Amino acid sequence: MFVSSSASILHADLDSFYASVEQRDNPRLRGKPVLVGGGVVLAASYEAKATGVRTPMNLRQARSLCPHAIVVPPRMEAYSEASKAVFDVFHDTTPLVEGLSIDEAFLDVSGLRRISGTPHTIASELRRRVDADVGLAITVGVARTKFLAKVASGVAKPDGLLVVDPEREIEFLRPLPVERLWGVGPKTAERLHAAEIWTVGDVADTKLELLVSLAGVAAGRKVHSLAHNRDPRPVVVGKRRSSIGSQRAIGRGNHTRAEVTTTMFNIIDRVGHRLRASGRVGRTLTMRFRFDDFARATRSHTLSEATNDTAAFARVSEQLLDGMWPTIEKRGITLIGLSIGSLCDADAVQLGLPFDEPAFGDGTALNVALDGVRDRFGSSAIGRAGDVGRDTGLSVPMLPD
DNA sequence: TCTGGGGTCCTAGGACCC
DNA sequence: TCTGGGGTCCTAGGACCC
Repeated sequence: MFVSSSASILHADLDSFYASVEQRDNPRLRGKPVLVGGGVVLAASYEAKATGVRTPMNLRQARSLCPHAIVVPPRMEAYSEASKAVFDVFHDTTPLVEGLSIDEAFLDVSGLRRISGTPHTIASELRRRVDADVGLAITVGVARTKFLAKVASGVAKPDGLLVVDPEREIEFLRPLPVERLWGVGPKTAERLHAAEIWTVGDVADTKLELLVSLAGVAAGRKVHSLAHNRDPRPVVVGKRRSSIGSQRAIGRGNHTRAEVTTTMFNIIDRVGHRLRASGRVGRTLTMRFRFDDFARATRSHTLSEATNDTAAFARVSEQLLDGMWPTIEKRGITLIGLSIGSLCDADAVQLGLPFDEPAFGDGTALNVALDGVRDRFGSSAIGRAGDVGRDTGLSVPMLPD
């Protein structure tokens, strides 16, 4: 794979996204500490963050830290609309956009030097346009790799732009705390600290075997690579969600079976609706429970056919709930969740084997087709799909691993 | 840090197949 | 006849991310 030698990956990250949208839409909130949330803080403006408020802190605690905070309920439709407008600017900048969440994306601008200028120029223009078109501040980190670009945007926040010079990457990397490495959360950080590993430089000076024993095979290898400034991950376009779910916190106390079932059906309804709205079907139903002591448990069941039928999900979830009920009665339950995984496109399933479709031009249809095949017949079937491609002279790209 | 809601990926054991 | 090796799928749990 070709990896550009210049800093040409952008990590663009909207600042305090939900709170910024609220301040944009309501002038009275500008310059003031704003908290978006219901039970907990979903987002805090920089004025509020300055007092020590963090997400997901409960609102009572946040108010005691920041007594003058203005609390507003979340308006998800407004955020999703703002997000779409920002992603329009991204797509206008380069076709190589990989969305990470509602407020964050990687952009590959390596091929644009002659058309749009240096990555620094492109990033400045991107920031200007997001401000002018959408009215929001966005921070951009620019570097040769995804990891460095992401760290750069974190350092540049708020409303900043930072380019990591390829000559000075090691210098930039080594002093960072291990927590900045992707995949190092509280648990792994604690184990690394116990082995006197505090910085990315320390990780780089540690043998792979020790890192694997501390963090596991995959995570150990990952942090080892990142610490040695090896991050070949390309910006990937067209990733799709692999599961859709919903959950509800239901407070402490004795919940009857009827109450729990009602909540569960509401959740199923939501999830089924979202599946149908996005034209997708799934096979694996996973239920999540959280008990009074905050311990968690999951139960899952895989259907023989992918579906988005609410009644089918309801039957399965009742069975899973049956099995879990004695435990729930004993321990008390505070959260119930449900997600549908192993998703694929509803159309692809209806078509059965969609190889007679000539629409393989941009790769999208092929990927959808492969998703459908993998879903119905397992990954081994992809080899046969490849054979079909060779037989028909269609080009069949390698599946990303 | 006493905890919301949306996700992703990894690990590990058992079932099952060739 | 008493037990190999490779692979996939399913399930449950854990860690992590925004």
